[in-house]
Amino acid sequence: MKLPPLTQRFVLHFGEMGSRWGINRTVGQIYALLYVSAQPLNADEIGEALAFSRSNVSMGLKELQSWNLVRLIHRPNDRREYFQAPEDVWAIFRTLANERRKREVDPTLSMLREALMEQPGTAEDVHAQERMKQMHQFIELMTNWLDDVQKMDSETLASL
Amino acid sequence: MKLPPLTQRFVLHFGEMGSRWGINRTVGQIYALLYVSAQPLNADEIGEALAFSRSNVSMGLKELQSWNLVRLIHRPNDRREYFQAPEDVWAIFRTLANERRKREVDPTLSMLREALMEQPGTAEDVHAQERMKQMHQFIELMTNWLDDVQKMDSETLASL
DNA sequence: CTTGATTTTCAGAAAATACTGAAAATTCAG
DNA sequence: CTGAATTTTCAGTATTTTCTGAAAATCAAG
Repeated sequence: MKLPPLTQRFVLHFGEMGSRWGINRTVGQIYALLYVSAQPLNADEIGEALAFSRSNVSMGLKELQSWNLVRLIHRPNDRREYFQAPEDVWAIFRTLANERRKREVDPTLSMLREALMEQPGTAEDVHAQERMKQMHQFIELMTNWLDDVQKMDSETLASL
Repeated sequence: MKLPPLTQRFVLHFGEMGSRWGINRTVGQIYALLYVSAQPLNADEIGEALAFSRSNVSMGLKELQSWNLVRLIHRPNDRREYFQAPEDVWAIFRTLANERRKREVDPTLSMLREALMEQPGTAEDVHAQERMKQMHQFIELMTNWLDDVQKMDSETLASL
């Protein structure tokens, strides 16, 4: 990895952070690199910069694409694919939030709703259902609120 | 695992979710179980309910304690330790947010601040620093806002 | 088409993480 | 103190996840 020291530290840190948030280190590093990079990068450049095998980069990029986190760019007279991260941090956050919602929050809400439909068998079940109801309400509150916030744009938000 | 089916599903689901958010499956399941349980549970009960070895439960509980997510209870004439999760979902969320802040967000902010102090060596570095500045601002915005929200209590929040 | 450039896939290797049983440590009632 | 009950630690094993190289697939220029 022969990156400027500044970038190097940033990249390593976000790899680390990623892995604490359920995103694999490689993917975190690739994204961090794209985020700070001034130009779009192709897979070989990424692999070289981070010392990952070409196939590892390919998988990481595929993952990032499935999260809608990267934009694909083509250059004239160059068949290779170039990738870049959006400029706007808020946009990145929004994308991430939406994607996690789809993958994790919504299924959780369904599960809870289904559980709440069931006829409780025991006193224990009654209690468990009550807790699930509370959690369901909480998650709905949070997601509704997130929806509202997302309607505002970056400037509006800056004014807290 | 001989739990009521309702609880069983809940527990498995949260084990799964946990592992997508960087919390190990075991820990997620233990917490889910404590969360829906009507009474505090001791380590043996947890181990039996989830079919984990006693030592695995011990480690999971230790982890949960390090996150301040469980309360330790003692019963008269019983030397064993009983554990329970707080009733209030919002309180749980707050604890989790605070702990993650301490462990992940604050170190990230430090790293970014340090990086911003450095003298950029190249044009690339100037750009990278600019992106880091934006990220720093964004994270500060989010955490300040979270601070504000946390000052409100559950009822206030319900009124969005 | 054919060919070379590029990307993707995937089976197996490597690395990281989680889990266990046995032993050690702690706790507390007597 | 002593010793039974309980919890914790930890080295080794098992499992899961990540990463790689080789091969297959895709692509587009000629």
